[in-house]
Amino acid sequence: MDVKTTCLGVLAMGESSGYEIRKHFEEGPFSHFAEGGFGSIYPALNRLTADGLIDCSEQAQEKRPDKKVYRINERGFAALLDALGKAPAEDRYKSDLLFILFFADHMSPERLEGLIDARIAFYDEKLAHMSVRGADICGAGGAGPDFVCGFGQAVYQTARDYLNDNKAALIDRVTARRETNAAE
Amino acid sequence: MDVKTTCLGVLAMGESSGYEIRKHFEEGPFSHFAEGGFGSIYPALNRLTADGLIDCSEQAQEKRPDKKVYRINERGFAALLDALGKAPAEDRYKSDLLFILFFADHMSPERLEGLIDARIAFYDEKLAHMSVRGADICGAGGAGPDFVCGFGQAVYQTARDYLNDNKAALIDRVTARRETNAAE
DNA sequence: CGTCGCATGTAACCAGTTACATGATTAA
DNA sequence: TTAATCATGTAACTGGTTACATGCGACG
Repeated sequence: MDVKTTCLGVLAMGESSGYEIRKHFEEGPFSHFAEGGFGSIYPALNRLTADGLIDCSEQAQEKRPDKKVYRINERGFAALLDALGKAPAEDRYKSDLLFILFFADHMSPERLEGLIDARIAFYDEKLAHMSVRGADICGAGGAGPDFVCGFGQAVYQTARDYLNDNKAALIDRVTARRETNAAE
Repeated sequence: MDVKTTCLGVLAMGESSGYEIRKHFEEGPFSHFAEGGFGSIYPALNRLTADGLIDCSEQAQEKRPDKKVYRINERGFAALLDALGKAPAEDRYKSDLLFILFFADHMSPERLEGLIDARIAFYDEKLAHMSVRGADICGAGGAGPDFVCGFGQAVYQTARDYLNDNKAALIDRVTARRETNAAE
């Protein structure tokens, strides 16, 4: 799914501006499976407008810059359903942290602890955010959003707990190996 | 982490050819957090060789095409440690399946079931593969590989179970909604 | 006989990232 | 006064994907 389709997806949930779409990508339920910065969202929105899949209305705001509010139309909704009907590409997960942790034996226990603690804190924040927002954003959305949000929550919780439960053992092993090497 | 660094990581585990590196990306423990096809691996390997971070020796094989076996050298190992020392970028997860499932209310129960069942089967395969390989590939590697493989296993198991446990409820809700809509 | 696995590579393409450009308001 | 939030956009870059090119051996 490219940014164009993802934007169509956000707009299918309700009208919004490019700026707001980006917030959906980094905060809302879409953050679990989609991404995109301004540099890809704005051109995508212009393209979708040119293709006649969304409509745009400029809104002047007080004490704020003007904004362009986009709304999906029938053709756009059809295009979204069409994309949804295709076979999904494989999930892709990329993690620098896991790559670094894979080489934990070559790293200081302090760095390992810092890295893992930071990630636990990150997951805690995400989870807290989700339990607060869960009811209004996901719950109101229906079966699909509920299912996806629940999935995200379950996975984040597991990841968080794994890091928390196995941190000490990892650091112990690395520390032990370091002492052995130093004694040689 | 770009493909160059990831290749360096694979080679830090032992010498191998471009072809074998790709297998590590799609099967081994690296598959949980890294990716890359031939089109990016071969140029990366040539680049690393030109930069003097790895050494290459051509090996003629019987009844097989010749292969180029790459070996990381001191400078390469230093470069890897350097990359490992930097602050990791945020994890990125992209999932077409979750995107589609988010719009479950617009899809047929049959399609939902097919999609979810296929993904459960995919996770089952991954998990089976990991429990078999776990001992030799990860266990022999030390604390880091163990930790990372355990993480992958925990997350896959949770994802698999979530899909399995919540599939019926999702389909029921979607079916119910469809019937209500049809009655109107 | 077909196609899968082994094995390496290049060239064109493209999607998305980064950096830049602009500018008002508001909270620390 | 500094940074953050709101708000939109462009241009250059770059990294990686896709498709192509080649070829033998094994298995069914």
